[in-house]
Amino acid sequence: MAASKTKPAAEEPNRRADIVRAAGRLFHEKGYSATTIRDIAHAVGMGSGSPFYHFKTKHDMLRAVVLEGIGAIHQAVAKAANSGKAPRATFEAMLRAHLDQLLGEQGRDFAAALLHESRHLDPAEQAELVALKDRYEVMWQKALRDLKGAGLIADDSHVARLFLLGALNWTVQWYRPEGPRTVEQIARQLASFVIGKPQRP
Amino acid sequence: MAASKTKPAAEEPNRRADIVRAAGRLFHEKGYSATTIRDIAHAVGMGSGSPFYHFKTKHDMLRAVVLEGIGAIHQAVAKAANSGKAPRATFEAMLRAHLDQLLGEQGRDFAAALLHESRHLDPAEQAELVALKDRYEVMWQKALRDLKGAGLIADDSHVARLFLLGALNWTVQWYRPEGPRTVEQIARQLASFVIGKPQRP
DNA sequence: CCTACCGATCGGTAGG
DNA sequence: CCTACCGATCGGTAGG
Repeated sequence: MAASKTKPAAEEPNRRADIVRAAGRLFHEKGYSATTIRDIAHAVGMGSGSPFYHFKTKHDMLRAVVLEGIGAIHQAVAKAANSGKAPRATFEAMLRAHLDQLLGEQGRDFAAALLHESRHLDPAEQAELVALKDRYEVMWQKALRDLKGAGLIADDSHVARLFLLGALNWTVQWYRPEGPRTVEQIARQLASFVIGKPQRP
Repeated sequence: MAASKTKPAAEEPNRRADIVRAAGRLFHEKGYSATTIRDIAHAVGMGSGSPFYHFKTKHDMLRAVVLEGIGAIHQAVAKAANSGKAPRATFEAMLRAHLDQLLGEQGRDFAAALLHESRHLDPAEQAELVALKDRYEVMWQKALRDLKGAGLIADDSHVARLFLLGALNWTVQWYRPEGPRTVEQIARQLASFVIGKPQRP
């Protein structure tokens, strides 16, 4: 019981994780349907049939990618949400955390697959995902309520949250790492867009 | 020359347009890669090889769908932009026009394919599309500049426009026709979100 | 995890 | 615009 299947020794290569990473990148680049098992297999140096040793179907690979995506985003934003700072600083930290996952090298493939390929999951898996997304959005609900309580925004309604998450998630479409703006700057500008200029200028 | 190929008599069915419409719907529902020529052919009551009488490749069908999408949106928003109303009313009318195309029955399949499937175009076609999108965004640039000139918003920067278009385009992900909000209401709420409460409350 | 392979299906073409 | 078909490729399996 010392080294169970769920916690392999750190030095042994985790081929399953390699597959998930490669699948995430390819699903992001070419889309789920246009990515073949052979693409994924060759990306990790396997023969064409070998990924099925780790996953029963291509579908299961998508599921793993998508769950990795929502999990990473949730974790990063939760940490920012619980930092104990004032409402505006907390909000900005949450924006930064979400954008880091969406646009940063670590998470962007998983995040993009989550946002754009999850519709290829079957209904049961979709439902599972919706539940996780709802849990995630609760954190934003609280953040907006706190901003309103501090008099920084006028509207913390459901639709306001959808507009905010839209502006946030749409960055995937136009952000370029080599572009003029850093993730940090985008987070600050979005905070200003939603709240208005910083207090006492 | 009375009835040329580019302007067929109104009563003769336009099979090409039928194909574009069916392709748009299927690309929206299943994605470009997961949609087969046979799907499209059968949706318009043709045999499996017959769409190739109208289009050289599947790729060309996507191009037609995407161009139809950007064309319809541009036309609708341009009309609102040139209505000669005051800045805030013009802005709201533009929001409504954009959302009508994105969420209404007429345009939503084309719009969704434009937003989510155009990456399957090849580089030359992508460039063509980028030019059309740039032309489109100029209208929003002007609208935001006018709002700022009227003192209704503080920020009309490039990134502010991207946030706005993000909130706008993301509606595709959550809007449901049978839901509690009309397109009209969403347009008004987004205007308030960007501008703040209507002047003199 | 590899090699060899299966049945199904794909985009596209030929010949009317 | 249809029918019949082509070569290529797909997800997945068997048997090591």
